[in-house]
Amino acid sequence: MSMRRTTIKDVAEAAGVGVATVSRVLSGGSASPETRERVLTVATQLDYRPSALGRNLRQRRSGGIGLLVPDVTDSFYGRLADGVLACARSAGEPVILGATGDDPEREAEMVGMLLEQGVGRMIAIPSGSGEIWEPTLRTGLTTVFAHRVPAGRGDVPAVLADDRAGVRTAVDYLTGLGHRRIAYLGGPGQEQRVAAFREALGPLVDEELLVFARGSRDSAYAAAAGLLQRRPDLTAVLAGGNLLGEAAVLAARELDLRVPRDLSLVMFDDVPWAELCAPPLTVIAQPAQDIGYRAAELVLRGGGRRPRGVLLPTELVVRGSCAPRGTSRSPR
Amino acid sequence: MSMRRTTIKDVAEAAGVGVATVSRVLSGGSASPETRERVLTVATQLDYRPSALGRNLRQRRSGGIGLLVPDVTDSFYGRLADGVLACARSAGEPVILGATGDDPEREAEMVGMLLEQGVGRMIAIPSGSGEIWEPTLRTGLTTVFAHRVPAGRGDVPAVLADDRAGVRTAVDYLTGLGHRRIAYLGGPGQEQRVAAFREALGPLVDEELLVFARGSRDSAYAAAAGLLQRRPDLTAVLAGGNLLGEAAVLAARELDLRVPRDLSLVMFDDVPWAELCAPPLTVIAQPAQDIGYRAAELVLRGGGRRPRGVLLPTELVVRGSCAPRGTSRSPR
DNA sequence: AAACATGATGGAATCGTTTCCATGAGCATG
DNA sequence: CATGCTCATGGAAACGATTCCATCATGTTT
Repeated sequence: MSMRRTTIKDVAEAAGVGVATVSRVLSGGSASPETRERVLTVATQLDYRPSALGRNLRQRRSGGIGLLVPDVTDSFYGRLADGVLACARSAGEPVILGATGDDPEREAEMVGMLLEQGVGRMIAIPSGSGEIWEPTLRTGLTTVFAHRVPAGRGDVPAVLADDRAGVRTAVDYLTGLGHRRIAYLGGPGQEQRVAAFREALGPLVDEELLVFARGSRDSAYAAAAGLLQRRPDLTAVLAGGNLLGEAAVLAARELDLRVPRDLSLVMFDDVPWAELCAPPLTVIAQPAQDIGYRAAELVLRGGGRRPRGVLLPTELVVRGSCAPRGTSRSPR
Repeated sequence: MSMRRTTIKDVAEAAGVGVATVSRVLSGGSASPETRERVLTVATQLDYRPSALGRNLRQRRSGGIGLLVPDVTDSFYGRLADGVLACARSAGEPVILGATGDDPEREAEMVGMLLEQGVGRMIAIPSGSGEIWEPTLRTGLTTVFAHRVPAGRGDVPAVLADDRAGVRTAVDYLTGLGHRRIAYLGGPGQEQRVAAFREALGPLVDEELLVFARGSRDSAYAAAAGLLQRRPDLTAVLAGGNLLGEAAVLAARELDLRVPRDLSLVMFDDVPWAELCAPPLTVIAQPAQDIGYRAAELVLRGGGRRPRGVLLPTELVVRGSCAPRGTSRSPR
């Protein structure tokens, strides 16, 4: 019943050559044309597939790519993962996926698992801060960060969207519409964006209008609702991710705030439903798929030191969720 | 610089025992209490992690789970994958992810890759039909299907949502509202649902109102727009997936059909944005995450033959996208 | 013609684990 | 006291590939 896999030895015997020769032929080494031909035909006849297990053990590294994202459920990370998969497929490499939930502890656990698997390359959207990553980066695990970098480390290979420019554009757009009290609704690990927000807003920045949620939907909703209730005077919100944007829309609706009449809203990340929403959401589009693809490229071809990161452009897509500041919101 | 990994041999030497003993202790075999203790302390001191490479090679199977989904970008599959990841994590098993794009060829390619990796278990949302899977199932690759089964095979282990009941409920709901010309907008591999749709609608079924798209957004939109233009007399649509639902909303909007006044819409799969849509979408909720989790459970504990599948309940969530049949739509 | 360079080839070592088997100690039973 | 049984233990053989190295045949140079 359970046929043994055909091994390289079987091929060697059937072709009347040594295993070394088979290996050489199959990995493009030197061999005389006739043996090459013979080995190749025999190999296809026997439907031989080299076992990655054997190879990896010998070369002391598994070819695969580890991919660590906070949450596969989030459309942004889904698209990013899709990009990674596309590139990995074209390179014939398997991708091992792990969800960290933006929890440094789980993240460390997953890294450990990858190490145990002998994975030599990894793409991560880091949640933990710099020190946590320090040991990992020394392990020989070639790592490329995507979407953000560990706090306090700028010198690591990374593929990022140009958050700074995105935030600046959005803020300029809102201030151009007359808004002055603009809130930022952020998620975990968005130091970059917050800094850019502060910078773009300059003297107008109000610390109380910077609020942060953890990764979950509930947390996002709580943060959004809290913000809107606490500060009825704000007239615009910049949501730092599609979960946050969703939460903002929901919270606004719950509080009977009309978008965009009572509240203007810009959301980071363009998702398909942004167009279906009422009103359609103005967003800062990020090339999620490209981020993943480029990160995979980097980590694959990345044997040659090229730590300098990649910065991909963002784009403000104006739809219907922003309006000029009208009469200020009436306190409830 | 590049320190060699600590191997079982190192531990054995440091503890003054043989490698066999270390292996035994670490995998719960028999050993005297004092040696056990000694080995354990030494192992933690040296921060020893057994290499999965060596183990897998020896045992001729890699522990991991292969997961094949049509499209990670689709929220439904994202949630499903999340469920799989959750279960796999609790079992300490890595998950290798592949996107098939609902293309049997790519699917076969990915299966080949998994085999090459020595993966012994896999969860798949199949696109190809039964015969294509025949050889794979014989390979010793323990397979559990999720969300749907290969066409023409009912006898395989699978975790499914109760599509039949879901469709029936939705159709009853629509006919109860007075609708008679109801369309089904389907995706790849939905024979089950179509059959249920036919059955539920009985004599009312109109073959021209059954249209199918391939997996992509574009294809979905084309199918939806085509349907609505071709048959201005239909009053309700059942969309067989969130991509299709999205397309239906978009197409209706483009053709100036008001939902639900001119067109009632029910969508398979509850997604977060269904609530944000204008109007909020009435949906058939499926426990995507559970499907993934249960499938993972099945494929892990699944050594003991238990081919019988699992059927999980669906639920009709009534929101605002359906209305009683009013005056029939006026031809454009 | 002798010496040498070249290139194809196969044997054997290696990677890190598990597992089979033999060994020897300790102890009970005849 | 001899025999047999149980148990902990370590040596060594797998697993399936890659790769070093020695071998041998061929063709080239002096």
